[in-house]
Amino acid sequence: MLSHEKVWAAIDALASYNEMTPSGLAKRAGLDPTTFNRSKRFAGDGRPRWPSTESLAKILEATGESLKSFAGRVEAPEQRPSTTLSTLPVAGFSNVHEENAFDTTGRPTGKNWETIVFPTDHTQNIFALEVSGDALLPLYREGDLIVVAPSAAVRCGDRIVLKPSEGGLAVYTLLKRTPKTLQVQTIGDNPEKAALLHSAIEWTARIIWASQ
Amino acid sequence: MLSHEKVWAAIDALASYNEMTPSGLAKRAGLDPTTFNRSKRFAGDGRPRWPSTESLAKILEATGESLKSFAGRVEAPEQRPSTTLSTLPVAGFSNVHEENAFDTTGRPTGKNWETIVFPTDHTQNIFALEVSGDALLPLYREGDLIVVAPSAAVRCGDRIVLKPSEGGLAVYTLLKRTPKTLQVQTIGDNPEKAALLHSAIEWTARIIWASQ
DNA sequence: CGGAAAAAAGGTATTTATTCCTGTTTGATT
DNA sequence: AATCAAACAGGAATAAATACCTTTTTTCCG
Repeated sequence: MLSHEKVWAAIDALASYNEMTPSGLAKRAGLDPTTFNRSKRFAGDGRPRWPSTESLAKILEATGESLKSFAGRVEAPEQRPSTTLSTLPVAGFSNVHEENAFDTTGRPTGKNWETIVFPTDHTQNIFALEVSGDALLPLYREGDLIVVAPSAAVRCGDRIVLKPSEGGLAVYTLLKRTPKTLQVQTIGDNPEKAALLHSAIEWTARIIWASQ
Repeated sequence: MLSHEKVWAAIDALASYNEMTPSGLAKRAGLDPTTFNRSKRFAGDGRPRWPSTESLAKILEATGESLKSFAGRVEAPEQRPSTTLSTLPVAGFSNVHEENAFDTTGRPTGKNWETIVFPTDHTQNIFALEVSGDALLPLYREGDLIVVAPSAAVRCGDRIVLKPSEGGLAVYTLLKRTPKTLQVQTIGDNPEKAALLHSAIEWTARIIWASQ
């Protein structure tokens, strides 16, 4: 049965299972961080306050949990829910400035990485970066996720994430590849061309998907 | 996943299983008989209206159904397993001008659809559209795929695909939802604002991913 | 241990679901 | 075919959940 107490307990369990607080879970789901505050679970007059079904739908979508699995948390909390969908690493652009965010082959490593639900077969070592700031408008807005595949072939015209030997990650459109340089164009208003020496580039990765 | 459409279908199925109408089920649960009226499933401005979690608790208690069982109604009984490397339907924008490319709920149907490999768990009825022409530059280039989720919640600022009652699909950024209109902005160079009457819109779907 | 950030308490404004109401449609019964 | 009750459409009023906001507490990191 579905009771007020059990549904809130299930929300707490879902948050904990995903290594989040109720506040963090609400944010992940696109809700106000205070939506699931314990102090909001009863109204001022003591009446139980229920989370809305739409809020439940949002947290299930945000964590990749099925309703059946969530129902297991409500009705039989001691039983382990089934595993969630596959995930891939994601970090903010600004969080990967540090040298130890990637290993020498460009794979995400270290503590700056979180995970998001994105069904993937894990054979391409893909990862995602979260856009911060407005530099990449109108193509990528703040909060958008860019999914990149280091192993994917890159052709002229593709959009890429590039790690220079010095400095932070950058996003470009690849114009042309010459023996000594990579000719690229910045993304955003007033795009500028640049020629980057291969020797100044640690790795590049092709952007394959962008969230909207 | 828990979607607006599926939760209402599950309520209808629960009523039918118990040899009741939605009105009868609401009464049995101690709710107003008009609570589950079909005319109340969308607000006047077209926004989906969700039954509350407390109402769900009441109908489950009234019929003796567990949440797990109800979850089975929400997520299809013959549900497909969540696998990687699944596919989703894709068609070119110009190929869906014909009236029979979508059914009345906006789901792809007919012979214009192919499939692409795109990891998805198939519970959101998502599909993809392939961009043709340059109208959506610089955001979407010819050949890009836009993945859309009809069941996903749409918030202001989201990019959407919209099917008007007359004419072909269009892509917009949603600015604001008013009781009579959807205020949108075209995507592409020189974006223009427009206010579309809800009555002139068959369905909208949120764009969730775009290929690069 | 101190400082910064996240989480949470709790209040108010806004948005959204239900209740209440009237009228129409539908289905069952005679 | 007529009648009646149930179901439903749809609008307005009311109740309830979320968003927004400020402040306090807790947690984490250097």
